[in-house]
Amino acid sequence: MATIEDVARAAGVSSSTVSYVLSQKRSISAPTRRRVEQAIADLGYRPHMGARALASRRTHVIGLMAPLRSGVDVSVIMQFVTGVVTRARDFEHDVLLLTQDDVTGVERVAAGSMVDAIVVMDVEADDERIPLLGTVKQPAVLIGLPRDAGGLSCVDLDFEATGRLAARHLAQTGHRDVVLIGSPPEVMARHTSYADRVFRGFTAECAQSSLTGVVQACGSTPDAARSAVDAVLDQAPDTTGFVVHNERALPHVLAHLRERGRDVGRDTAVVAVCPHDIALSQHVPMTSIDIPGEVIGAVAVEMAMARLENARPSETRLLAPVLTERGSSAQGPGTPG
Amino acid sequence: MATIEDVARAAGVSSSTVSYVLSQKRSISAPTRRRVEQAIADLGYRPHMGARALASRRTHVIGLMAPLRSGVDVSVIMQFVTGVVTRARDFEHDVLLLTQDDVTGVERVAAGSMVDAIVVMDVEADDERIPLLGTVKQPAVLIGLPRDAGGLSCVDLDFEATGRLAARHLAQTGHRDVVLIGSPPEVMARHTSYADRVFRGFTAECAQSSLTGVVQACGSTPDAARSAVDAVLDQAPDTTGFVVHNERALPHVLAHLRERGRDVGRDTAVVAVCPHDIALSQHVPMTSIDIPGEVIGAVAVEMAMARLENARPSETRLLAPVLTERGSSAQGPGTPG
DNA sequence: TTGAAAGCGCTAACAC
DNA sequence: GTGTTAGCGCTTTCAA
Repeated sequence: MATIEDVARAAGVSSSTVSYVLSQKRSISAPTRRRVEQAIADLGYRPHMGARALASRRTHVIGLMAPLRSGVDVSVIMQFVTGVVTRARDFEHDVLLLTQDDVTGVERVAAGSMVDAIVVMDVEADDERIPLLGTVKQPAVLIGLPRDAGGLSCVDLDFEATGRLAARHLAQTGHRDVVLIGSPPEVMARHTSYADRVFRGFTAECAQSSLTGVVQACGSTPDAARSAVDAVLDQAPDTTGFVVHNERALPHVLAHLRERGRDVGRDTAVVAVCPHDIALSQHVPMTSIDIPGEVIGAVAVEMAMARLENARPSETRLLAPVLTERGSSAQGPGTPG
Repeated sequence: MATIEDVARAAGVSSSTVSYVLSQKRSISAPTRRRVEQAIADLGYRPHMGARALASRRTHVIGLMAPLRSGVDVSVIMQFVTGVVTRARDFEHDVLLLTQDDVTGVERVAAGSMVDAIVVMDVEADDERIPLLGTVKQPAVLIGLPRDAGGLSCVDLDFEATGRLAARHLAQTGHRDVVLIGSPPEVMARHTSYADRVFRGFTAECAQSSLTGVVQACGSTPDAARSAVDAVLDQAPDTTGFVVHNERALPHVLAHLRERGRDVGRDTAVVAVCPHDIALSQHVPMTSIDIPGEVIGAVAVEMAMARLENARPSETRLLAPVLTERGSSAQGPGTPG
């Protein structure tokens, strides 16, 4: 492997000149730049990132803590990860992957100066990692909205507005008895931030729009979905509007609604809160509020970079939900036609 | 951040002694060791990984190239990734995530000495990355089985044996007309290695066991699954044995078989080739051949580490498939009962 | 059993 | 506009 000294020698300049050609941190005459670039090309030179990190205190790597096995839907996770990795590359950074259950991971990579910043996915309302993240020297960005961010930056879909928007859509299309089919009971119990927030927005809007709204936790298996739908329909048979915020249960909920004689898109409306592709790959294309995983991941990286470069204060960004009407929502009993 | 010098000073020893306490590369007297360890604890010392990498030429990071958006099923990908990350931690390594479509990624992290080894997922029969991987100084392990590994190590489920095992199971349970519902047409066309190999094993076993076997590509959407099932049933209505090697299509295939009047587990047998959890989360628990993603990922790391430590030659490891009988396979028409 | 010191390859003052 | 040089924090000979 050629070193910066090799390049300098080949170009007949000093190594600092090569360094400055690379970093653009001072002006270089055109001819010198040419010769250096030629030498770099000739030798196939690549800076040694460890040496660079040591000297510059910048690793050009960001840490990403992802929930690799949790009950959270995998395709959503992948979208976040994709967004983070892609945007990181735009900033000439690579991504070091940490798993949620590697508790010492944050400490290790931060104290070991392996990363310039840390992005944390799947943050819960009272996430135990927040105090720790506050102590490390690298800026951290949380994907999610904890009760107390402890001075860290946060980014997420505005799930409360999402819950409200979904309920309002059902209200506006004439439904009066509605339900929110939510996350698995264990996720609900864990007070995962997004589940709580959808819940809050949904119930608030129900109150405001005089809807009869109930909330039903729901596991991800076919049986769990069946039970959830049964529970709702048995206790509130007049329910015509459904909000489903559970990607994995969604197909089973739809299937069981059909089994129970409901015609989704005609006598029953279903609004899904899930990624685009999932909304589109159901039997009936779903009216849905997108969870824009890639965008959120990308924004997280942008926020981390901004903090690195400008030493800007931390901030919280909540992305406004967008509802896209497709086949699955229908006029409810409350309106003509 | 405390440095090794700080620790040395606090312990009243030289920095090399601290280094050796950490690396265990030479014997240290008990009292010295104590004092050093105490100082490390007191100062909360963590070695700077960049400095360590520069001096030792070991980054303690392995690169993982994963297909973040391809048609390959996400949950399978996650399992591989989980296996890699988990096992890497056992070897005190972290994982740098590269995406498939970041073509220059391998070159960048290898030439920049950012990683000690590289694991590549989703390797195709004639993968263009193989020549490149051959030129870098870090050992590479391919997850998959290319036509020509070019001297690189490979690990994968033995998909050919998997195809054979699935067909044999159907043969042994009395089915004579069988079908392999495979990957999406574009995956088939791309000659993704595993798709080809299942195909080969399946057809070979059909020939050997005198089964009438057909192969049907199948997209991942409900409609695609429906069409695939229709195509099979219309052309070969006597088909009673199905092998489904397509996680995303699986639920839709099952649903449509039911719609077409088939009773899976009674008059029709379905053997799935998919991860455990997917086999279990269908309406009918599936007889399946597991794709042991975590294990394969873990083995890939082990192979990479072995090559790093022993400079061992490259090798190929194919994991034997295991078929687990559950509810979805039934006695076929060819046997009594 | 321990220490001194020469790098590892780069960056960023500081000098000209 | 360019060169010199002192580190960055560690590992690993070489010497004792």
